[in-house]
Amino acid sequence: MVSLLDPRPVDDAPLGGGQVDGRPAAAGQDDVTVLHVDMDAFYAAVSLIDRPELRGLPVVVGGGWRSVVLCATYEARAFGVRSGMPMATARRLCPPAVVVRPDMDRYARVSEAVMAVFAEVTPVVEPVSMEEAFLDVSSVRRQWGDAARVGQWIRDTVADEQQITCSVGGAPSKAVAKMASRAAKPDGMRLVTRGEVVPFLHPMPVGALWGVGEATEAELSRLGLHTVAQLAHVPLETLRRAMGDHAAAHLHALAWGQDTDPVTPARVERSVGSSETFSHDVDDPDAIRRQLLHLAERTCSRMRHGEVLGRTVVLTVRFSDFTTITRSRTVPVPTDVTREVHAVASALYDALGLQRARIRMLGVRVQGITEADQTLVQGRLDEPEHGWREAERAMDRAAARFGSQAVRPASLLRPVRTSA
DNA sequence: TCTGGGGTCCTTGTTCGG
DNA sequence: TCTGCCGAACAAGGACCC
Repeated sequence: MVSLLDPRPVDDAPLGGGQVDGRPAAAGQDDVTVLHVDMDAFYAAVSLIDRPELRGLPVVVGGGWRSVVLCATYEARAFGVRSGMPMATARRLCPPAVVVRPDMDRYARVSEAVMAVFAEVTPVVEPVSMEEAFLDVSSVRRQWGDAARVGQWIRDTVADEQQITCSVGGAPSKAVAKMASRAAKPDGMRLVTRGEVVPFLHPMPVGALWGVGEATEAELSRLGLHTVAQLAHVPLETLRRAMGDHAAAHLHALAWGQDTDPVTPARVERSVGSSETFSHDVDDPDAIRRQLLHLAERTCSRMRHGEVLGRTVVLTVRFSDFTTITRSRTVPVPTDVTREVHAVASALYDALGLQRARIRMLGVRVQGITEADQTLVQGRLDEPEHGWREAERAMDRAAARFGSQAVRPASLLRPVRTSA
């Protein structure tokens, strides 16, 4: 048998049916047009590349006591540790866990290399996050063969080049492909042909559907709907009354595996933002103001780097009791200027009229994003000819050359204590 | 158990101009 | 000039995803 790593066109590399879950691949995979590739325990797996002595041990990737689990190895998951769980809980559930600090730069580099593998198969790749992507393989059959063959080549190549494993789901649509990859985890492949979609979906609990979270699952459970089959057979009108037109139609279609959302290679960002939890709740207005400047700076710096402008500034405030509010304001002229975004965020905060409330987390987000080179920005009459935008771009250049700490607003030279 | 940080999308209510 | 209607834009919040 020819190596599965051989990317030769299919005519030159004769290969029998691909193995799927240890079984020969089903015949008639012509309608498996979408693959979903998902790295297994990605952050943990990448962290273990550099620390092979930790292989086989329960490893948790996360920050300090006030943070949550970013990722856990399958050994740690056996103790009940899950992504998103508070670190304190994870430590309690799994005392022998080795805690590893995240290294986002390293993850980004591995992710880039994995995406490059996908791009060898098809130009129609839609990255969902660092660790997963959808691939439209409807037009690569002539060169690559069927979906099983493509999926297996990806799995082998990623394992070979990056020393991490991934799972592949394939189906006629994104939603089902996504659920198929979840069913294949870890380190497996599951292809669902059009004829298999309904038998695949219907025995599952409703919570397994992509887009059904805790709240929706509880709402469906209240209606006596626990499985996808029950959801599929409930009258649409009943669902509409309970969940609203849009959600009802969406869920009903999903329960029958109907999803026409195409694989979209380039997704335009709709908002850019930054938020941070303080290491201890804060009520000092001065510290809050400095943190807002820090968040505005981080947000706008990313916007300038991405060459986008935005119009609506959203302030998020989370109090010590975890209640969270947002306030927003739309400015007349799109901006990427830290000083302007900070001014709006501060004004929104002041308008809350808080009397030394204890704040847990602050966030600054800018939405209404447009590309800078396609947006007419009218200079203000009171703005100097070379205004703040130019000054901040110069700061960006200095930061790129000498490090992000080299040039900062003076008020940020005093440390702001956060959980990071 | 006690809850991060980055996002997207949807719903509902309000305001405003034609 | 006033009223009602409609759609767009805005604002706030919630659910969901990784």
